[in-house]
Amino acid sequence: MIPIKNNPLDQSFYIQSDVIHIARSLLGKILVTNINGKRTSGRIVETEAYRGFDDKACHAYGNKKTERTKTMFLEGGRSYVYLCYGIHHLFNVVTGPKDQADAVLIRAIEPIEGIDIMLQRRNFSKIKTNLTAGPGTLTKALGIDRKLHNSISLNPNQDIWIEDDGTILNQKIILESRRVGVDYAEECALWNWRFRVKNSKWTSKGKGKGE
DNA sequence: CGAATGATCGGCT
DNA sequence: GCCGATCATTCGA
Repeated sequence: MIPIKNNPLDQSFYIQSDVIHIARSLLGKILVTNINGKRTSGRIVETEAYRGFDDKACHAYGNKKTERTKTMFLEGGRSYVYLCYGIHHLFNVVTGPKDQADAVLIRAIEPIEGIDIMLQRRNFSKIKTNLTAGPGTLTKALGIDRKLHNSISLNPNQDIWIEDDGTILNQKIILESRRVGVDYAEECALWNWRFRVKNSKWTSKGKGKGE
C-alpha cells in the first residue's frame, strides 16, 4: 500500500470565507515547526474561531485595525502570534480573503514528531498530556516566538506550516462549546466557537467557563 | 505619558 | 479553587 504523502495546506484552504468552518476543518491537521533545523509537530485537537466583523472577543472587533491587529486583515494563510498576559505567545491562523479580519486560535495539539525537543523547551523530564495542552504551552513546545513568527506565511519554506495527512475526522466527534477566557465579550461569549476532538486526552482543561 | 487590561499557566492552599 | 507573574497594547489625558 502506498503511504499517503503529507500535503501542506495551500492558500485555497485558508482564504475560505467561513472562519468557523476552517476552525472545524483544522482539527486533525498537523501543525509543524522547523526552527533552527529542529522539526516538531503535532495533530491539532482543539481550536477556537475569532471573527473581526462582529465578534467582541476578537482583537479586531468592529474591523478595528491597529498596529497589532493589522496582520489579521491580510489574506488568509499567515500566522498571527501575540503576547498574552505578558507571558504566553499565542498562535493563530489568519483566514479569509484580504481585509476580512478572522483568525483561528490553535489551543491544543497531540505531539507527533520531535517530542524530545518539545520536552527540552518545556523543561519536562517525561511526557505528560499538558506538554501541549493549551495555547500558551503548545507554542512553547513548538518554539513559536512572536518576535520571529508573527505575520509569516504558513508554508514549508518558513518556520511554521500545517499539513494534511489524509486523516478524515467524523464530524460527530467534534465537541462545540464556549470559548475560554472571553467572558468580557458579552453575548459573543456565549457563541460555541471552541472545537475539540471528543475523547482526546490532549485537549486543554480550559480554565474558567466554556465547558 | 500613565493606567488598565488581558484569547494563560502553574504553584500553592 | 485562588492567585501572582509579567509586559505589549490600547486608550485617554
